[in-house]
Amino acid sequence: MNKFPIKVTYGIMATIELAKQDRSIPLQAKIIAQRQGIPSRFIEQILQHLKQAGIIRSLRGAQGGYTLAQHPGQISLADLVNSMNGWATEPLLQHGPTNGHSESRQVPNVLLSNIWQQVQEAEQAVLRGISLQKLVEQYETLETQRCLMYHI
Amino acid sequence: MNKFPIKVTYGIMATIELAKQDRSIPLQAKIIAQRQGIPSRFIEQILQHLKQAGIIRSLRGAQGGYTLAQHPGQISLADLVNSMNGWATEPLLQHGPTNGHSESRQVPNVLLSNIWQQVQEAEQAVLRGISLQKLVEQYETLETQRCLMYHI
DNA sequence: CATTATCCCTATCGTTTTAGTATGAATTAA
DNA sequence: TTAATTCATACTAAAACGATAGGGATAATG
Repeated sequence: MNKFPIKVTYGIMATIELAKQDRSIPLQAKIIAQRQGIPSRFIEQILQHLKQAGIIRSLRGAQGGYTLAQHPGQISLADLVNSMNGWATEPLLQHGPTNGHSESRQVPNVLLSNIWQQVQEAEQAVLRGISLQKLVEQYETLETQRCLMYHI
Repeated sequence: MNKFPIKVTYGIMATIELAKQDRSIPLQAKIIAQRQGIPSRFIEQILQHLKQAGIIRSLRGAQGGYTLAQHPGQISLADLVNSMNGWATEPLLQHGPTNGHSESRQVPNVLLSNIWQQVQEAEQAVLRGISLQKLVEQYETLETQRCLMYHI
């Protein structure tokens, strides 16, 4: 099962919609939301983060919307996932009163942060290996299959 | 930084304590909790899951406690992490009223669950490559270094 | 055989994160 | 000038996370 956070899933589906679109014609958030069944005010926020990451561009005002900033072959899934993780409102980490355990947990943290990094790197390697273009191809194959289903 | 869930971190540190212990003498949850600065009622829950997974054994009653079920060289970090993920109280997934979006989200889910699996497998591969024994060695090196720090 | 130490089971609780809604200002094509 | 759109920010409900609480089951020990 797909256990990516829903905002990651939505972000990926939104960029797939943009990739299917003529890049000279901006696509509105509302349309993306309709096509993918995503709450439209929610996809707007996600699109902001994709924009901050330089993956998409926006045009404001009437007839505005979003376009891909790069060719789908140049965008990796790592780019997409990374742009949507760590957007959470940073709670400005409190370096509050030392509680007596902070020392005893330094050793575990050093020990495990090294391993955590290895895990992260392995994940990134997988995601870097998948381009948006490839994803669009797979998506269209699936859509075709789904349509054929209705003819059985 | 170490971003493993705290229960995973605690579980790993607990098994390290058990690995440092003579396997013929059971170690109590309370002692593990003291040595690692973990709430003792919390580590008890974690130890239950390690037991269910067959990684540790328990002895009830006075002078009871926990021992490793296998040699530290035979236990991988994947074993530990997997025994502690997915223990969360399953919210009995509601297959409630089809809300009109369930169909439109099948294609995204098929598309991304495949990728999610690749990511998971990459993570597992890293974790399978690290044994508890190796972890204990690294831990003891770190402890030694920390002690030397006080002599500066 | 009573006491005490320990594991074991389940429920509850406070905080943080996630997922989503709400309100409205800023911008721009028509 | 109006309508359509992005952009910014605040708020909210529900789930997950990180514990804490109470008490039952089991077994060593005196």
